[in-house]
Amino acid sequence: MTDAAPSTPAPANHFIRQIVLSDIAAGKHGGRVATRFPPEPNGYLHLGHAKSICLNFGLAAEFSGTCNLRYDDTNPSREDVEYVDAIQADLVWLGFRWSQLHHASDYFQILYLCAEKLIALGSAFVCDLTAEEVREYRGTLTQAGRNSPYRDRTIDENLDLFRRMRAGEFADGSRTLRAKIDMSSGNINLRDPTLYRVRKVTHQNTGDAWPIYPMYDFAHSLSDAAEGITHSLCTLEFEDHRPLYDWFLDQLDMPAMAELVEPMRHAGLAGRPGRPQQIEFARGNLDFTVMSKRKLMALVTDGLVEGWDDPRMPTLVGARRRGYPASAIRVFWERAGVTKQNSVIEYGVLEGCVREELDARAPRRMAVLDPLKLVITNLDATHEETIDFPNHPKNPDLGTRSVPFSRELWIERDDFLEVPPKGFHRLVPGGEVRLRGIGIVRCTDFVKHIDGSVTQVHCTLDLDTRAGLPGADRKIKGTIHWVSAMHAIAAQVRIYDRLFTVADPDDSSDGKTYAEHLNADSRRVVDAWLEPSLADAKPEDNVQFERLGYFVADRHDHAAGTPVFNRTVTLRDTFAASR
RNA sequence: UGGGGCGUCGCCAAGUGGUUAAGGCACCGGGUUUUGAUCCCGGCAUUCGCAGGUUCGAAUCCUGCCGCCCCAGCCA
Repeated sequence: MTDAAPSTPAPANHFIRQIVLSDIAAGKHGGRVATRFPPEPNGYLHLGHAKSICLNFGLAAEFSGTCNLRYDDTNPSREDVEYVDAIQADLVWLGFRWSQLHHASDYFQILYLCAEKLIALGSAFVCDLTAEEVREYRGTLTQAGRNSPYRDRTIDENLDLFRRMRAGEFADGSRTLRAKIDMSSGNINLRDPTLYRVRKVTHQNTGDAWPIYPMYDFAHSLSDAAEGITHSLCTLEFEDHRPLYDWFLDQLDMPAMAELVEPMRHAGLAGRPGRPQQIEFARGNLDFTVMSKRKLMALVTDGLVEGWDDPRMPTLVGARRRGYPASAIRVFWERAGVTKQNSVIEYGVLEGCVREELDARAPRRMAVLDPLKLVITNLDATHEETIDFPNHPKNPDLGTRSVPFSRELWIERDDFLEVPPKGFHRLVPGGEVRLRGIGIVRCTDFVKHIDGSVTQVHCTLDLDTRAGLPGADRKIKGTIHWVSAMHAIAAQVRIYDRLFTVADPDDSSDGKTYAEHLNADSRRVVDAWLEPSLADAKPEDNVQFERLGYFVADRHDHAAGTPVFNRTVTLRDTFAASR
């Protein structure tokens, strides 16, 4: 099943959309809307990133603007091309196309020139303090910092030193370029923040061209400006950085900036330089999972899951392999909203979106995951017939398929109970139940193993209730699914459940770490029987196994001869929920 | 003891001085149903962190508390 006709949710209104709306009305940025999604290529994208992606690309789409993909690759020691490639694939899968593809590293030259300009302005200086000394000089949250002893170097000396930093004359950590702002500011980001550090490491995009690398604040603000971004959306923890973001734009006024950017513009590297506005929103958190890159990385490297794309992972590749439609993720974030309030959304909301999308388009099939033999004793041993089943109860466009039926069937073990609980609608000794698409059977007998387990159930089929006959309308409270034993195909089915047992895996007040909150039963593999039409399934096909849930043919392991399905999500089950 | 944010139903979230405080999810009833699914109908905040104040009128304005989140990387 592809995502060819994605559900495009109506844009929900939120404060950022209102800002954009009023900016357009005021003619700000010439009425233009330009956003960007700026991941650092140091890990796989997850559901949290998807919120930012939907926001940035969604706004651009709604207002006929642009949204660029820009790798925030200013720290070569943590980045890798593996992630660069994966991020693009995830974006495409999620259903978004970027207007332009950039790297912050594409701007290293212009950033360097901006730094020289800052020095010339007397607004930046080369500092020889060690990292530890810088920390001491910075002061604390409640105490002002002290000026670096190198703060008053002359412009010429700073220029000379910075050029030599760029030339590779100094060792890692020996010098930095710092902005000259205010060591007594209550906002620690303004206490002469570092602009450049020496780092002689091969960069994933620029190789060994640079021995110095710009810091996030400097690079981000100016990259946004160079690219002509109008609304720079980021998460709440950057609120304190906004004054610094703006400081760079104030120092390096746009006309000056434009001269520098012009050549890049002609090279197709930059947009119309302007004055971007940083706007912060709250991250999207989900319960029963973790979303930090560090922890996801640990799950992978510690072998707690089977990789970044393990179907239990909250990564986009994980969700995809689990069978979540990209459209469900888009609808989910639309539904969750965009605010400045830290919040944790119930995982069930996402599952609800997944069910909605899948209910509409997943073909129905029958499969038995925990088989129990049912024999219809009033049918001939050689009895064999095929029955046409609609693929979808409401959408006839999805067509039909034929399902073989015979005397011996597999039914779900828990659809027969010798001593049923109150309200049990399925098969019981002497009771009746409808076999989906066939008719009503009555249990006449059952066989028990010496250990007490039921091994076989005998029934008689009420021939007057076969489909097409008037008796078929007879009301019966239960309907169960089945698979013809002689025709069934064997498959491996992976039953996935939530990865963690507690809503907040990071809450250590019970003395446990997040790793100790892992659900030991989050992955179960069973040998199942499937109706034969499932032999035609292609990897990533979504189907509903009736009464069980939505399943997807595994993207990597499923093949025609060896079917492998992953459980995406169960069906809602009000009976189970009430017990 | 510094700076920056945020507090509306179990979970999200509208609301921008006069609305019966939207909507979604969840939940609870009822109906339809050859998936205990889907679908449909109905219910679900006299109250907006708390306490004062302004006002004819406050979730919306003011004051004071309380609670939660972020910031002291040469990470992003």
